Amino acid sequence: MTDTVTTPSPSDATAPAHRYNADLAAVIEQRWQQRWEREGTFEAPNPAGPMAEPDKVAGRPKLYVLDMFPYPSGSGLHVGHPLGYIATDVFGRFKRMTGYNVLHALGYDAFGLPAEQYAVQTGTHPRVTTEANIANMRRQLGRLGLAHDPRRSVATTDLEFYKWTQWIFLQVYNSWYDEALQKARPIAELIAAYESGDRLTPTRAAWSSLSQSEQDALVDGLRLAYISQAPVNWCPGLGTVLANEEVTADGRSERGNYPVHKRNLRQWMMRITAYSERLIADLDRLSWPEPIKLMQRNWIGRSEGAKVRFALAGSTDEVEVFTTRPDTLFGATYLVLAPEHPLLDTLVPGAWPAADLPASWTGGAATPGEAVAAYQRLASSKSDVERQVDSRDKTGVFTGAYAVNPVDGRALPVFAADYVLMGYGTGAIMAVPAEDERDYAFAEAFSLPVIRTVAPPADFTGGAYTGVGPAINSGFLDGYTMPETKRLMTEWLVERGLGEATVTFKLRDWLFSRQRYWGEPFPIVYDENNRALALPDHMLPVELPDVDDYSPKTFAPDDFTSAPEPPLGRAQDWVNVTLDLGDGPKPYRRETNTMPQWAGSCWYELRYLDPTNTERFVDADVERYWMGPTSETHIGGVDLYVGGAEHAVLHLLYSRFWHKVLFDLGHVSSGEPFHGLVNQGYIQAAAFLDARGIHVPADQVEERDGRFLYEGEPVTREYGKMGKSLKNAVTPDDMFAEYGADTLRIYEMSMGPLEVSRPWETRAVVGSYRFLQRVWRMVVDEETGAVRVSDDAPSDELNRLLHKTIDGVRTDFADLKFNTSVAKLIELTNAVTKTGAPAPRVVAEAVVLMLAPLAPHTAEELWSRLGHPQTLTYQAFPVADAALLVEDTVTCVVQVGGKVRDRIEVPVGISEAELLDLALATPGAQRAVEGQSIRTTIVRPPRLVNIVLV
RNA sequence: GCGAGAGUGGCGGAAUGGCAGACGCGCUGGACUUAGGAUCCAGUGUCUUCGGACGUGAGGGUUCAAGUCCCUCCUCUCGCACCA
Repeated sequence: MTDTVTTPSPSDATAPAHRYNADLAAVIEQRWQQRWEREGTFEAPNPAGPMAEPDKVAGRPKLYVLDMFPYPSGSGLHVGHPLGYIATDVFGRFKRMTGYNVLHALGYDAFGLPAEQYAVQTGTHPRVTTEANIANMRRQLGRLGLAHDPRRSVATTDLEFYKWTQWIFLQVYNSWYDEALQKARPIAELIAAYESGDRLTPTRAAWSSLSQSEQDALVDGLRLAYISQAPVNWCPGLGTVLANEEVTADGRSERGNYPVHKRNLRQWMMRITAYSERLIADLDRLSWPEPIKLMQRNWIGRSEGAKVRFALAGSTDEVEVFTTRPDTLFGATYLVLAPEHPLLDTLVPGAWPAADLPASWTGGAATPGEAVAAYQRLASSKSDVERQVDSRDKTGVFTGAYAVNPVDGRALPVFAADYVLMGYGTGAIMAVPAEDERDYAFAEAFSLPVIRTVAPPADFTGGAYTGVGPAINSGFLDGYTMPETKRLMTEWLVERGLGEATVTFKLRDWLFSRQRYWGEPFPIVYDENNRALALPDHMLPVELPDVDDYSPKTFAPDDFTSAPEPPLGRAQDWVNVTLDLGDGPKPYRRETNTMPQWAGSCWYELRYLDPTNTERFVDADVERYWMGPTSETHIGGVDLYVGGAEHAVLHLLYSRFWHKVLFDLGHVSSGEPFHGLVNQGYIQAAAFLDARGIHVPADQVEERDGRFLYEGEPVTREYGKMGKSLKNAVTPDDMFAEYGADTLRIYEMSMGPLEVSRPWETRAVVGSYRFLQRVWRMVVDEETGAVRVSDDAPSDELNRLLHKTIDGVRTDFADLKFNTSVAKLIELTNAVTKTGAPAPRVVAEAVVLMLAPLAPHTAEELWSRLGHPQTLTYQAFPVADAALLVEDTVTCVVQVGGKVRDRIEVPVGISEAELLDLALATPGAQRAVEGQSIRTTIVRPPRLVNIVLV
């Protein structure tokens, strides 16, 4: 393709001296960026604190517009990265011109795997590479002229930032979730309740009678941040454990694509599950795209159902199952426990209950104990990938035990099978093959009975029937509908103490520790008894120590016997400390895990508000001003948050959780972090593959007669995300050199709707460039550089178009429809050009002001040349004259049989009868009707007449 | 398999149920030029007997009127994937 960037030809002898080109754009852009910085043009006033400017806050509406902040990666930006930043900038600039106090800033998400991996690759300390990367990104983004408040650009790696990340961690750690009040409360209140007896210990023993470790165990078991020994995602290739959200569906790490295996490890967890109900319910109060809400709902996975307890034959033990279909209890023909279910240790009898059991049930083992143990070994050896591949083939083994169906006393064989997951519900199910496809498949494989309890429709062909229908074979439930049977059966169970209605969630607690160097240290130490202790606030921050060897300890990707080794464990001088935690100086060991990258991004939007505050993470008044609820029904949060959809169940879920904890503890007034959300699309680009299927540099591919050639050889085209791996990246620096930043901004905004992904095409950028050249020429004489607008009033026609454009552009900006706003401005500019006369000043000034959010440097320059010394940042955006939006005459379409046959210019106030007469008389209508009889006419004055023939 | 979204010229894309293709790229022709890969102007859905006919993934339907609403199907993208 001829996407190669060519150098402009400023030395062109014949080009006018004052034409708008890349060189002139560069001069203008630099001039205005320096002036904006010098004058602090985009510094947003706070209502309180060091950035307080009460007189600027008073009487103005506010807008908090936010971008998902970037990782400062080493490879620099391509033109896809700034799409969202430009969009929020245009919106923010527009809102400033309509009187809003706008907060817009950009920081850096600088901890985490990418930064660390880059540092390891280059053999340089992550702090050095991170700072260099941030500097490079600041330079690239700086050239775009984004209207950010530079004072608020924080990085998560700043000591003054992660001090507060650690502080928030301690807030979470020192909290528990009060189920009765449905909110987080300080741990101190829990202990006080135990001490006073207001809250009973599980064993009903007096609090004071418990030992220190018993008290710790009880309290730690309720903390919102806690240490657990549980199966977690261990990734030897990365040398760290990962959260569920960071593992792909085929059991690999999202970063690096290494295999991940479940392993029992001692790790920090966050009790996000406590908030499941509120995280689902409050989605309804957010202005988010429905697909993202749906993804969160699905991820949290709320299911209403019942717990049912089955007695085990010949035992006092019972099996508790969760089911969403208590109505089908009469159809339960067996039970299944997950292979990891603890009851398997006790319920398995010493011998098979019968001699003639099928081999599929026993697995050929001599005793149930052997059979179950063998199956457990098999199941635990399976990786998630294998479990995935085998997902349709049902495997399992009979435990030798029987349970009793409480509704009719039937004996139900109890199986262990890996299609039941320990982590969901109770890790045990009642199997109803007639009404569940998985149970049906298992029943087929193990020759288990099928009892239908829901009458299927006549055309039903067999297998499991999961639809609705009247109950059959169900004793006292027969004939009732499904909702009724669910309710009646649950009531029946509750009356007999056999079960109760319950709600279950798919969401699991959040694995919060990583075996990495480049992250926030935990503000936790361990005493000689290995008791975890939170550091007091005044000991924060716990500074990340400088070490020589910061690389992670990684292993062969499939070496699942390996165990994580945090790099900080090697910094023994740092790990072993003597501290006075209130009872005199004592030796302690520091926690050597670090926090995941998500930690900083869980609250950075709060720090932008008050970045220099040393007393609090954010001043309460400042937070309330920018993010507080604006009405009874408004829950609060950032007004507009723009970023990619890939964070739907990661960052956007974690940050909601932290924010709700802060809200419960009274630290913020907003109940949600992000009230408005828009997902921008990705910029894709053509990539080219040679005969071997290897990507070749896209900028060196030529197009000839519809075929693509690289070094003379044919290559095939595909489309993908822009980037290094597809060798199709186009950098903003190239665009700055060729056209200037304003052209790039206009082009990115005009390509299509913000939410939609679209392919980049370098050769199309010139269209935006030409548009800016035309606007420039409208104000500046290309030959002399003199301003060439006239003081004449615009023609009536032009004036009407101007006001129509103002009206449309305003609406489009407000709705983030930047592509159509650009089109409208081009139309108006072309109309002015077409008159051939100098532009009337009122029109030129309005065009410049409307252009300002999109192409701020060019607009500022023209505004200044038009004689306005002040920046136009706070100049009022043009307002349409409503009187001019109503036209005197309009074009009326004359249809015959729904097809357009003619057009007539008519006054807007024309009557139905008059319009119909005019329409019938048109040549087009005459021709089309021609002797045929008219059945009816539809007249919609003044725009349409439809003549319907018989 | 389940869920969500999308299919409009050569390309990116516009169209409160009421003139399909705004605007841009590309292409064609012209102007200015030593030159054009600069800039400007004009044209550009397909077919046409110049009346018009056809045209928004396919097929039905509702309507005076459908890109838009309803039904069936096809294709693509994204998300989830034994969650009982």
